[in-house]
Amino acid sequence: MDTAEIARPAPRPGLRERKKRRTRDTLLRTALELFTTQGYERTTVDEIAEAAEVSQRTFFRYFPGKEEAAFAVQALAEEHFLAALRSRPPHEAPMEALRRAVLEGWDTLREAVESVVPVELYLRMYRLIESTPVLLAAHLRRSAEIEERLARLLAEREGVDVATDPRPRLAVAVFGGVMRVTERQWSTGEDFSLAAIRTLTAAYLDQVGPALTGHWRAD
Amino acid sequence: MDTAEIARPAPRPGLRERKKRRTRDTLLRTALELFTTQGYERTTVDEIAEAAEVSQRTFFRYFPGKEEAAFAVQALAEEHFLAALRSRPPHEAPMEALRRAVLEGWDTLREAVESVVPVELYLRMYRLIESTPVLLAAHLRRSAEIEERLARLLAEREGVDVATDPRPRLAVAVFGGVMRVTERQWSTGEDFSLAAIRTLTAAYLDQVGPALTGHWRAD
DNA sequence: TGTACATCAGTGAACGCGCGTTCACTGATGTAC
DNA sequence: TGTACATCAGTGAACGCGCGTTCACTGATGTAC
Repeated sequence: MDTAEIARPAPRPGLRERKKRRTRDTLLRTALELFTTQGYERTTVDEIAEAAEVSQRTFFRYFPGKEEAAFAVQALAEEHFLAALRSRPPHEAPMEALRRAVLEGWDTLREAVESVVPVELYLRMYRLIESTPVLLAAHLRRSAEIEERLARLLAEREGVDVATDPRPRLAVAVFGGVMRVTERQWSTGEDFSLAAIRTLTAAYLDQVGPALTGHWRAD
Repeated sequence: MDTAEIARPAPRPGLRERKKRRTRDTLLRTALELFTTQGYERTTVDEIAEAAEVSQRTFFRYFPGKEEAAFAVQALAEEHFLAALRSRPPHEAPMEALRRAVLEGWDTLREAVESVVPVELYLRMYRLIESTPVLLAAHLRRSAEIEERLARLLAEREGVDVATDPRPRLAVAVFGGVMRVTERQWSTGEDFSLAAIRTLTAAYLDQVGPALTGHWRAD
């Protein structure tokens, strides 16, 4: 991403590379269309391959398994958020940097995603993940991996040692917890737009403080 | 549990019921032994059935699938924690009640678990779950379900509406995040005792406040 | 205490299914001269 | 610009595997009288 913008315009990839890219995009779009239309479990790899007009063997050449196809765009979005965090200025405190990075991430996600699939398809897939137990499970495990990376990033920013100081992992776990409440509310709500999830993110990050202190009735 | 202690001593179950109970316990213990010895994925249902000296068909009569067997004792522990939270006095604020309930839960878990399997086996299985991707994923999804129940419990305690007030879910998400950091640290650490995880729980709950505020270097 | 019947845990064997792998092969694209 | 060779994406078909299901059946336990 950075490299593409800063360096000389990348030499146009050869015909072979462009064909590969096209095959992959087709496979991915086809997979997500089928998943979101018929459900993840009711879609077989053979079906995806057939709809994309390649052999089943070719599907496995591009994705190690069915699950990886389901999460390919999520993986793109995750890198997008990580990149956003990396570019936060160091004077921002950890929680502030996380907050700004994620909001900025949502603001610019459309462009990042649309280089591969329509953003609406991504959002539909996101909801499917939330509502399909086996995908939700995989998503949570993947999120745990991202959180580990985030913790290391923050530790580095702050110059503390992630092996001995629990604060980076704790801060990130709290942040991740709020993100998961956000996802869940968004996916079971009525407004499935990108704007809606961005708004919810900001709202919940604001409420986490009050949620932790004292009794709630008083409010 | 409560019923057993308060009501008349439960009439001794018939021979048929006791036999069922024994079959189930044997199946469970055998499954956990095999899982923790050879790994979850490398243990087949047929193998468990054979080691327990029942037919494969019988295994599925007791557990809907392999995964449910892997989590049966976890499920017991989860109910144990929920019961502990339910018995916290109402004057305790939400986060305080969660904290006390989980610590009390660890303190009394041994007895609860040992009615089914040796606690060491439970702890070995717990570590296996943390280190096996497919089990970790399932564990995280199950934790999300527990958190939903915890949120409803807290909302009820505090007399707020979980549908409109995000604080119960946020508080529980923060708490759950800390629990997951705890599990992870415990399972990758050196002391695999129950005491160790209890100590870590208390320590991390104490550190979560400092982790959320300002920069960390100053510390 | 005994008999007749009902219930239900457990059996054994066969099967369907979809994921992911293996193999030897074809033909398009890329590269060197 | 053309030729020879190398690389590598894609093929097709067959297979192994383990989970979970289905079926008709047996025999132990429970219950009613």
